[in-house]
Amino acid sequence: MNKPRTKSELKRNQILDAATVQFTQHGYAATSMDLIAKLAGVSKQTVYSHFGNKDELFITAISYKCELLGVGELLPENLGPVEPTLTLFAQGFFTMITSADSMAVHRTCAAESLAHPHLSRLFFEAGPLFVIDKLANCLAEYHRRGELDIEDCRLAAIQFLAIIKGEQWTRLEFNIEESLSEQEIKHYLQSSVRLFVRGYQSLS
Amino acid sequence: MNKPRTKSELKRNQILDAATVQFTQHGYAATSMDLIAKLAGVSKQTVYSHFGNKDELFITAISYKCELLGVGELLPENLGPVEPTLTLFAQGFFTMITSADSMAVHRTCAAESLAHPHLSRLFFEAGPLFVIDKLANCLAEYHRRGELDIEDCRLAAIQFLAIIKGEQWTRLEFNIEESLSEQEIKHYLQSSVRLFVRGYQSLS
DNA sequence: ACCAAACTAGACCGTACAGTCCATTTTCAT
DNA sequence: ATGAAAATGGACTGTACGGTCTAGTTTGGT
Repeated sequence: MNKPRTKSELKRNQILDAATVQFTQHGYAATSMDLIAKLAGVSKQTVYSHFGNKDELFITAISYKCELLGVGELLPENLGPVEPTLTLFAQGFFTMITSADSMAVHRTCAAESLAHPHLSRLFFEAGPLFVIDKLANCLAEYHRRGELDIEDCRLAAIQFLAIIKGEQWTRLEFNIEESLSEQEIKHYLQSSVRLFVRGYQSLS
Repeated sequence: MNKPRTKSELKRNQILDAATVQFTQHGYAATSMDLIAKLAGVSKQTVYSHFGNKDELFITAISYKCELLGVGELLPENLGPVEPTLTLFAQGFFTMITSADSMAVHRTCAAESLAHPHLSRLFFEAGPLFVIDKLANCLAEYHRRGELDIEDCRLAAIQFLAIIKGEQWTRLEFNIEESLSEQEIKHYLQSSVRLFVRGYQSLS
């Protein structure tokens, strides 16, 4: 959160916070401007003077949240041996995408993708596309070293990330009660890294 | 569509059809009962006498659509050689899950998964879970034949299906304009099957 | 101290929608 | 043919919401 210099900026942040929570928790339609104002401890008019209308507030709030969710430093600068490195990355990536916040934003963006295509694109680029590129670069390095035999690194990155999401993510997406245990997930991730490495190992 | 014996059943079907289209196309909140009645060519009261309220109609409509989307016969009874068989299956599966209908239902169920957990579970079981089991059985057969070396077939099935979804599905989920070409998709699917087979090939 | 900008509370408008009511007409089994 | 069941359409209720307006208060720079 940025330093609010003036009281006005403080209010703005309060509004943004409340809006972010409500929009991601309950979606666009089910969130009312009255409630946001109330939760922000602010008058409705103030909301409208900071953000012209519901749409604008929605887009600002979700964009803001997308920034916060930035994948950041999931991959080390200096890459270690393939399998342990990818396993660690897989665990970090999985934890990130299955976090309550990440799921909430994903859900909201996907739900509004028809009404707010600009927004869903924003999420898509800040999330999936960004991490695909990062991983692709990393795989290219392993290819250069001769540790993996990958023809198309971007494609391989997509495959890797897709496997990692696996079933558990879908369970969360659909809000299914029973989910996998820590153990099962760890086992799944390890097994998936092994599949990937075996599938792309150099046959030298 | 079942045979509508009486005029009443016909109306019921018209309502269900209109509701299904609207709910999957525009979501729960953005669909009004008035519009459904109008599109079904039926009075509002008739809608309410067939389905008690909006929720009930929603659940009935989506459940109905889930049935229609049943994966059905994506895998042949008599399994041929591994790679071509899996490739064919991958193409069929991919075509199915990326169809407009399938995407629309998926989107709606996911969006309403908090408000209608029963519904999203229904979709989850009729869709992902169902096809996971089918594929797992198939993989077990290949394992039995010694053509693949798979320890946990269900886990492997999840991995396979996850890879196949890949990036293109996510693009559709977020309604991203640019999507991959037929060629690129075919290449991706083939490459993914190869990765899977190599990762699980018997080392005999 | 002053004043413009920002904030407040709450009334208010128009609209949309879920759901009900009712008087009339249509359907259909006997 | 008849009568009960189902369908019609349109008026109606109540509520919720997005957004505006207003009159008065607080904030903060000079």
